[in-house]
Amino acid sequence: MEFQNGKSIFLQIADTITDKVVSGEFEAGKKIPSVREFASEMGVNPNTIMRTYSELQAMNIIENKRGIGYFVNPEAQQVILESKKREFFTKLLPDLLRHAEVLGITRDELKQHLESKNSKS
Amino acid sequence: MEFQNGKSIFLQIADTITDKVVSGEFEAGKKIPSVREFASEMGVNPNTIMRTYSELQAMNIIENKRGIGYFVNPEAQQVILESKKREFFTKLLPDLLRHAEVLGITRDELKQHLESKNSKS
Amino acid sequence: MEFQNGKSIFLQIADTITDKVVSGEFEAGKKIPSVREFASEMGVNPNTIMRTYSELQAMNIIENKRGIGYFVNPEAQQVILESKKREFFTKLLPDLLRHAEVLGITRDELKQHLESKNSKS
Amino acid sequence: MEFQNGKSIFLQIADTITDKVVSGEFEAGKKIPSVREFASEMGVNPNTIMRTYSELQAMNIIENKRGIGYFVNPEAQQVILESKKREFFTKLLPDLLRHAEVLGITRDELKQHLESKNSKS
DNA sequence: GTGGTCTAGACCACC
DNA sequence: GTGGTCTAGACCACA
Repeated sequence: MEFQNGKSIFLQIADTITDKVVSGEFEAGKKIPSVREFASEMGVNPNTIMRTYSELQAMNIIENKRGIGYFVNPEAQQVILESKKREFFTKLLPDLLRHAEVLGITRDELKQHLESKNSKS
Repeated sequence: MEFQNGKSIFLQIADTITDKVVSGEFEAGKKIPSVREFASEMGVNPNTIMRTYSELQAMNIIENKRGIGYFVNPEAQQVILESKKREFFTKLLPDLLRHAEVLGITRDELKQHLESKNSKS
Repeated sequence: MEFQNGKSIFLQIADTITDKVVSGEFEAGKKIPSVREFASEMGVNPNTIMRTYSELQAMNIIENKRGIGYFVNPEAQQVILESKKREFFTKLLPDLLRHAEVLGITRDELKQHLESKNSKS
Repeated sequence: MEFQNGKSIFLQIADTITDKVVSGEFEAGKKIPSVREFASEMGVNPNTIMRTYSELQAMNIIENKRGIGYFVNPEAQQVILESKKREFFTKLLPDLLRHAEVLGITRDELKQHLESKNSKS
């Protein structure tokens, strides 16, 4: 997998995992790949995956069964969506609006942009 | 000056400078404070300011006159606004829309949000 | 390593690196020495090497993989030769011709000089 | 006057003076502008002109009559041409050829370049 | 006075 | 282990 500079690899991997959980590729209650397996799949040091899993565990998205592996928490989808929505409405969106304001981009211009790309949604 | 961590000091200072240029506090063609002067003003090591100035020079925002100091490039405002707009439309906005899509937030919801905060613009 | 003064150490080191890339000692895609390692090898402060590597990265000659090290960009050789040729034909050569003209050296004299040293090529 | 970065201003001014001497604008034996006068003409600090004049005096191109001013040395033209020719054949030309060789530019290519620009000489 | 470079040494996040 | 940033302090060339 290719990573972008400027954002930690372990966070980028965490994102791909939460995406897989939301999309259903990683199902609630089921085991996710082992640290080593996932590391080789991602072309990354196992320590990095370890860090990712720890982070996700702290967020209640996966849980560890010692000697067996990591499992998707039953409420993982809900947890992820909640935390992401919260971040979206309290950080990303206001941040964007603040930038737009500074640049003199009016909300009408933004709305037009939304409509011009409406074909997808 | 107080700095947030998670972002390099020299970049935060670069931002305050571009802000001053856009706001007109640092006027086009005029000299900005010397490295040492600005360093003491910001409570920071001169090397750090040096780094900031070099970066801004590479972005064509300021230019150096040997032995005299750094001066605001005549087209600095334009350069800054262009680069920020580019970042906005190619990175920030698509990023936001991607997030929204994953979270199942429709463009109509977004538009409503824009209208609800319309009082300011 | 011994350095000449009149030219920054970090630029001299950059030159030795591009030389190694062109000569093939530093192979495309492969890792170059770590900052600390190369610093001690050159008998120089790590910050100085850091500066060199940053400069080379900005010129698309090397690239960074987080936490692992710097690697020679696959097109590094090409990039280096192109930039050097550009400098040659837009700066060095016209400069020389300008000097020659001022000194009253004709192009025929120059051509004779070229032929007299032709044994090597 | 506009100066290029990367070369000291006092050296750039020295070059314009030697050019004027060679071209005859500054005649042998005659007075050249005073430090202050030339400084304001060049839009430069008098110290800088002082440095230039000292340098030129050390090269036997101008000489100082205390309280009166600086005068073009009678043999100035000859001195300048000799020193520039020496520099040309011992430094500039070999330097250029060395670069060309590294870049794989043959002497034949160079000769063609000389001919293509022959219209001027 | 100005910028520019370099060193020594520290601390941090990340792999 | 890797790079990245920052500080403190020094020295230099140049205007």
